[in-house]
Amino acid sequence: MPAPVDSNLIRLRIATRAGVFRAEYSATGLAQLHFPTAGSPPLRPVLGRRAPRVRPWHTATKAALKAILAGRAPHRFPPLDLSAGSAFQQAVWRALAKIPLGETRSYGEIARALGKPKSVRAVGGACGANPIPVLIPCHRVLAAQGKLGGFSGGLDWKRRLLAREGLNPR
DNA sequence: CAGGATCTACTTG
DNA sequence: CAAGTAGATCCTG
Repeated sequence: MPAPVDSNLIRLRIATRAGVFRAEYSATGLAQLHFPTAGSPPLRPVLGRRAPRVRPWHTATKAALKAILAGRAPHRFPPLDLSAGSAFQQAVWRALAKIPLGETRSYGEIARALGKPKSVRAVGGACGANPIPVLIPCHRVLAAQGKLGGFSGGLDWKRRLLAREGLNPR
């Protein structure tokens, strides 16, 4: 499950052709990224003394997000705050971040890369808990035999993101 | 202690 | 070949 709502997070929106994403920043970087939600949720930007520091991060987030949505590899990333996750989850997320655009790995391969070949199911769980989808490309993780597997943001998004990268899993 | 974004091997039709 | 089943195994709340 995602981290509890931290009132100290600065929430900003990102308008894209695919909808309005929501980014949340902690004191150390981007902590969460949310897919566009169905209705029109309250999107009041919370500005504070940390806003000036967040501004360049947000610029980087917007550019990176839009690049990936367009099927291009981002040049720059904002600092990521993964501290909400357990040690295991952070290890998985770091592994996901290494998958190049246009490539995929299976849950089993990720587990092996972590030196814990038997933690396959747990890897799936950690993927589902990824607080920063798209930038941390959990959509590039497929089940064995190239099957699509699951996706918390909805399988449509997973297919869509992969399609932008030139991939069409079963 | 149950359940999951798995995997492999095996059985069936 | 597709689809279903069972067991193994690990992390999380």
